[in-house]
Amino acid sequence: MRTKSIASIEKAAQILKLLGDKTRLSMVKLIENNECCVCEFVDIYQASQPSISQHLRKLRDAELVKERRKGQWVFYSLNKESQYYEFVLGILESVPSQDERLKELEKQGLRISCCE
Amino acid sequence: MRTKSIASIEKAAQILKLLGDKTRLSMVKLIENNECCVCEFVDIYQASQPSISQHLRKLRDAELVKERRKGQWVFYSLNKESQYYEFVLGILESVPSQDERLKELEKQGLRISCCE
DNA sequence: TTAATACATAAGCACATTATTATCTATCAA
DNA sequence: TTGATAGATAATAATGTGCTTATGTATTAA
Repeated sequence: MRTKSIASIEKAAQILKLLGDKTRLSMVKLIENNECCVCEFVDIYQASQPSISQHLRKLRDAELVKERRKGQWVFYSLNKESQYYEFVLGILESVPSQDERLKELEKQGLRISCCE
Repeated sequence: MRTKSIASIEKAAQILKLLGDKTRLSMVKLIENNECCVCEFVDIYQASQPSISQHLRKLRDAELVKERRKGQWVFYSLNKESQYYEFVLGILESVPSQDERLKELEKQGLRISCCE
């Protein structure tokens, strides 16, 4: 179903809570237009790898994001097949772009090293 | 400024976190179109009065809701003057109406007893 | 096959969040 | 004025969340 509407208040609250963390919200905004791998998130947020993995797991458990393995790397992107995709997109509309963070990575030559 | 956009990712996450609680989200949705007093929330959510007051305090601290005292009662409503009002409205669009809960209250005669 | 890299996961700890209990203030009705 | 009702707030207890550390698995490159 292509709709922004969420059937239950509980589910809506659950998704909002997931997005109510600045690291997760920024990650989700980032992969709105970009596929990113875990090591990039680690560099961008100056966070430990397990910390990033745990955030991604929550987003994955809620089926908001999907993963794609490519060799050693696992790339994450927004799950366009999610029944909550439109809802998430609607929220992301109001959230400032995080693409600058990726550009910073590229400047440091850290993007290429990681992605194919 | 009349815009759905939020300047910082941190502020967006903070608001989403506030709405990421089913009681608060339901309350905010309810007062999108209705002015409600604390005792009504207590009845609707079968929660303790302090618990409701504390939820309302968080929403008030973030200036998402405003209060209006009327005699013994304090009525809460969405703060249309908030710079985040449009953002919140955009989210509430996707959230199921909670008006049924108020209708239940009315059926039980609990609404009138409380409101003017 | 072995070592290195990328990532996931489990356990434990620190901190944040939520609810409860107790108490306080404000308003109203007798 | 006194008692009752509505609500706020403080202290505390229970629970949840997010981080770190340690370790496990998968893939690649030597």
